Amino acid sequence: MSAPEPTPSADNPSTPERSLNFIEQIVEEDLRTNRNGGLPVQTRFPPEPNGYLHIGHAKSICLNFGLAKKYGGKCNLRFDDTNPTTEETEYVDSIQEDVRWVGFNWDGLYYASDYFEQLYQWAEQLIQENLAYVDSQSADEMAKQRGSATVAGIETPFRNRSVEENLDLFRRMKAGEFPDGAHVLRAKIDLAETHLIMRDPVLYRIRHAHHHRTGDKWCIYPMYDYAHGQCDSIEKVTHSICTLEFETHRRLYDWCIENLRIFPSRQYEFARLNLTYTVLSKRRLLELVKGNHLAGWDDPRMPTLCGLRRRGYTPEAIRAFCDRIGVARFNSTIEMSWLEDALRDDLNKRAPRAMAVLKPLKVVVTNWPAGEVDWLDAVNNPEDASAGSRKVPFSGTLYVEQDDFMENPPKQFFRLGPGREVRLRYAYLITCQEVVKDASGNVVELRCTYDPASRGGNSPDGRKVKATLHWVSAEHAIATEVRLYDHLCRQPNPNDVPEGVDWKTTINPNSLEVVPQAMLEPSLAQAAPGSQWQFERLGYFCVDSVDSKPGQPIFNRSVTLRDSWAKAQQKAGGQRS
RNA sequence: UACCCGAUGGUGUAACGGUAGCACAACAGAUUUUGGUUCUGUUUGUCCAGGUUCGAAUCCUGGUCGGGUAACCA
Repeated sequence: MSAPEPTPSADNPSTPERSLNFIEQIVEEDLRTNRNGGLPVQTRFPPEPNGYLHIGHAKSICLNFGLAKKYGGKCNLRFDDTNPTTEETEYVDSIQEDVRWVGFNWDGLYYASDYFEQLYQWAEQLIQENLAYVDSQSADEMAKQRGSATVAGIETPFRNRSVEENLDLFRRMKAGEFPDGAHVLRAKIDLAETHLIMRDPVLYRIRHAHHHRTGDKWCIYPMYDYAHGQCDSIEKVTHSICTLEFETHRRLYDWCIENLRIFPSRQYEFARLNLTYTVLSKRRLLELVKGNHLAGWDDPRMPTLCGLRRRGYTPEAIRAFCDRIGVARFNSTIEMSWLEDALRDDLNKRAPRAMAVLKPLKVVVTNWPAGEVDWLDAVNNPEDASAGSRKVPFSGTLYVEQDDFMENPPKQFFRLGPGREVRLRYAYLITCQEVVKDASGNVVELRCTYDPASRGGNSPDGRKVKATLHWVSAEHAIATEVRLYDHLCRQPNPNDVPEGVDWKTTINPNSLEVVPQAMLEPSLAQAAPGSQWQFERLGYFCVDSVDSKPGQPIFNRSVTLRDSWAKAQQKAGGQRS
């Protein structure tokens, strides 16, 4: 066996050697010792089709598919559809779309329900070997008899039914002779087990429910613990990776495989993703959607993959993020800024730049020749010369950002103020000569002069201006809606609420700010739905793919640019509008 | 409480008995027609107490703290 990972040699010292995470170490060790007898690395991503995928799932997707890719193995997409009452094809479809969007293609597409017949046969086998029995008590009674952490469970009176009786009952369960809850199939293990999970766990329950794939063929359905390991085994999954809460289930996972004497898939657990300022549990996400706290699963504030997609996140950013956070068994919480940074990194390289003014302040250029329009060259992406340039119109009436003017600017403020000169990006240097206010004292217009020698933004005599502002020409601007998003929750940990207080009280009431009339440079009129842009000095924005109309794009702010001025302001205790 | 798992700077993550490293953040500087980007530099860490050892983040014992499990959910 050759070493799986080449060490960087002296001639390519730039190759950074990322250390292996603990699962990669296990895989490499297994490969080295040929633990699976020459079988390729086989993983699987096993979502239950009862909700939408979120960024936490992306971690699992990148791990499972990434492992297969890295070690020349395969990764299946397998729907864990053993509970027909909660599962729907709507979710099956969205999950497939999201996995593809993140950037992976599965080798096999399977459903746990594909294996119902085999699972059933194995159940009969366990009965034959006196390793499973039919219990006929209620769920309540069973719960009582399970005992507790400190008290051993007690056996059900049905525990010692004969193999024949168990088989007969189980077959009649399958045949639909009994109503829901009348009987269950249980593993015969040990009621005194310290692992509560091993106290004769339920393997099958009766559910007269329509299944999204098998229809009405079955009225008994296997439990997760009985189905999952065997499905892995059937698919020759070598490394079955799941989250930490399944750790205690591993005993049962192994028990089933050992007693059925089938291919020994092995389970490994890692810590699920936690992110600050949001929630990542299906239950809570469902709560947000059903309670109409947000616009739906794809609301751009949702941490769902479809929400992030609509927000303007790219698959590249998601993958880079997942790569950066690592995989471990420690229960960690990742700062939301990591996700945002991953997006900035990606979009900085490829998002074309444009100018847009969110909160317009009118600027009249008093010495501009009346009626004239100057079409100026603007670079599309300073990070990418191949992106070329475009023309932007300049005229005597412009808009600049309200935040870029202060009547009494402090020393640290470089932008516009009375008597100050600044550069308008790609255009001219202008100097503020006069401030016009309305009756209540609000600044409503700036009257400025421009320097004709500064065309393109050059300083003709080498004089310095401290600020370069974005702007749009008033007569050419397209006015449209821009949606500014902020954290879903106000506090880093939404779970950190006093006893009895609903976590939903931590929802950020200002997570969405709608700007109804932002002014955009005209080239943006034809921006395609879903396309991503950097509005210079503001952030990355994408065209909303749901609400935009041809010629009338609506923009979502994906993430702001880093803003050291705003940060300094906040630190100084001042608020920024 | 019983069982299981975990604990390394602000946040993550390496080091597998031999110099505590990397990334992001923070801070400082340089560059800059985006207060963006880029570049350079700096600060900050092994949960506690014992033990083994020439040597412990690593091994052992005890403790502390955190998480998980106790559904006819997955």
